[in-house]
Amino acid sequence: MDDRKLEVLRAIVEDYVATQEPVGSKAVAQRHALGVSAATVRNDMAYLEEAGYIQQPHTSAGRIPTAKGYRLFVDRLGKIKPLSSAERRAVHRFLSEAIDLDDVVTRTVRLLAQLTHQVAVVQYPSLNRSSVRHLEIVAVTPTRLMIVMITDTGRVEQRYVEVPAELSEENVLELRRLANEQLQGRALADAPRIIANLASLARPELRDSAEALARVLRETVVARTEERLAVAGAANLTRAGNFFAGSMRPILEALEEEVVLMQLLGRADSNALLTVRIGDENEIDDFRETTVVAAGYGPGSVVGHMGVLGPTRMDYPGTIAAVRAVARYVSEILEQNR
Amino acid sequence: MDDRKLEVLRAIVEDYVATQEPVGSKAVAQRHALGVSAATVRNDMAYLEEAGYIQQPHTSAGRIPTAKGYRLFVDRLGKIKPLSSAERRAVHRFLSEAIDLDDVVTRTVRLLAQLTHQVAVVQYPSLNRSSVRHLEIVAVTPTRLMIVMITDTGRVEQRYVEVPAELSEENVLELRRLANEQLQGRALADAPRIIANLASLARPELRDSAEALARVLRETVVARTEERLAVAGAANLTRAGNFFAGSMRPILEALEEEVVLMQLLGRADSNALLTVRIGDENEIDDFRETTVVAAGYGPGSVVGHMGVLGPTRMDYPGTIAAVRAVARYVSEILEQNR
DNA sequence: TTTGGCACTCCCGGTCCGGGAGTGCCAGTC
DNA sequence: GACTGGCACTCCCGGACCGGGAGTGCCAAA
Repeated sequence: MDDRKLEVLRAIVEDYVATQEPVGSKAVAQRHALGVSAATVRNDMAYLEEAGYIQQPHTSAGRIPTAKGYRLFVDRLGKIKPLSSAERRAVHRFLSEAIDLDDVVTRTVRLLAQLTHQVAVVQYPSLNRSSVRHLEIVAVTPTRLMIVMITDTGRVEQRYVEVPAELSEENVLELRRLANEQLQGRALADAPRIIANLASLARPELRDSAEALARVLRETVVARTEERLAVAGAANLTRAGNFFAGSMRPILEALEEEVVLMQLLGRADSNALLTVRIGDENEIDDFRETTVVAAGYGPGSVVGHMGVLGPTRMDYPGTIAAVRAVARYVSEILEQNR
Repeated sequence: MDDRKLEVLRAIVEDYVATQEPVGSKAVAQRHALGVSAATVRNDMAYLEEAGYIQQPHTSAGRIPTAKGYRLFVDRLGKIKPLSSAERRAVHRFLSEAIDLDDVVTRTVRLLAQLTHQVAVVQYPSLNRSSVRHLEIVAVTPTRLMIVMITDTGRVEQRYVEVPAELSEENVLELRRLANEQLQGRALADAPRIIANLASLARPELRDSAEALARVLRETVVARTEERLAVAGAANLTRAGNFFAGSMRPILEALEEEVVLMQLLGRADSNALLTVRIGDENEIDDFRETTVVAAGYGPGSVVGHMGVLGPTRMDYPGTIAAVRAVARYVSEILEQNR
């Protein structure tokens, strides 16, 4: 594969993304000073089509990139264009004004949508990748406790527990001490087995209450494997040429389905800093025309993912730069708050 | 205005909603046993058009209802058709499985979207219509407190406070006692002035801490006038004939704008149990083709609103019944949890 | 007041057609 | 051997045209 052929591919991708229209040999030859004539470009295009990087919507039309073409573009041709320093500053300022984790997530997702002009999705720090910073237990009524768990990522979960017998103030403190002693600083992934023998460590008269407490903790920590997600920028789906009405529906539906979104953002095991999944590389049928750019974030290790979702014909260099930059800033912020 | 003319209007509304197509005199005469001929119906239609209840998309087409026509239909013609008992049971079961307020709201909004096939919006119980059930203050570090406020509607808000000096455990308890003494059971709407002289009631050495506490409470309670909202069913916007791609964009945008949604759900002062705002009755330009059916909910008094949002050509009797029923069930649930 | 009849209007879908953009191929040139 | 200009060909696209159909408004008669 010739250098010039790559240049032709780049020209096609860039022009097509910019204009949303099939691009012909003449346009390529003229606008991208390749120093060759349209006829030569035509030969290269025939080659690229043969190799599966571009295709013709119909005979005697220009060419548009295939998923394979975009893939090559992303891997070898797209030089990521960093955010302007004005953008950087704006991102930084906007995110650093956040007052708590909810606020960080909300701001992040809006920011991503605005920067990329696509639909943005941000996963809250996953519980099973966080550890316990603090566990608070307070009696709301004598037989009803409220448990508040704060994780090292700033996420706060609260639940109620009904305990079988009235608890004195001292006993509540005792339970709290016990639970914190066992759980503080521990990864939530390890929590289940710690919780399992929590009750056995309690004084006999507190056994039943500790048992109830352990049950609720287990529910909160283990059974609650669902992830929380924030979405913004759905209106960007209607941008000119992004999607036609028919193909929008499954995407709008997916945006309300936690399971699908998590699958798109990236399976837990992926360790790559940033992944781009183009068209059918997302193994979901309705997303054959959709690209997902996703990144992990977190203080040190990855605790969650964020990303944007748009038509395969998107501005890859810009989108990738934006997602990467935002993920970094958010990680920094979480780091500071730790 | 003749009885039969009203029947003709009803027929037009019902047929148009069902078929999404302008309805002609012949169809009305045939399908709705009015006992008169098409020519007679034509005369009535001419009258209804003159009076502004229906209109012709173009000469020699059938008629479609105007906003004014829908209004008359809703006010005088639409007999609300109650949910089937199967639906009632399903609603009841689904909602009663909710484990906390978040869950109630999430389930409610999904349920509404599914029952009505429209976009559903549910406002979390408004803070300034709730009262304080309990206020918890715990020291996370010696100079950092976490405040957890639980309202009578089950909503939980938490915030951190940095206090100027280290606080002993007793002092924390003292602050907590003081805050609860003053605020418990009080309406949050009254809270600002109570908070204002909270510090003056504290013992001298706690003044500064109480001051900081008061400041955060004020922020949480007063400045945080934003409302939380949940949205579901955006994909319903793409239903055949609901909206064309062009008119969808402003609606999708509005769904992410708290201010606009609140305006649509109904201003705080409206005391009506259920309101239907048709087309330009919503005073927002982008919603001239949109109807909002909204209801207040709450244990006893209204603490929040919920509603659905769809094209003016919607199934009014069904939608109204669904919104009303769901609002009632949710109110019941909040009542039970109080 | 209602009805049947009738002329009229206008949309809709189909067909036809010419212009334009783009291609593939070929023969010629450097 | 690679590149280029020329040329015939293909196919989309938008506009014009047209006939059928649905619906209307009006009128005269019951």
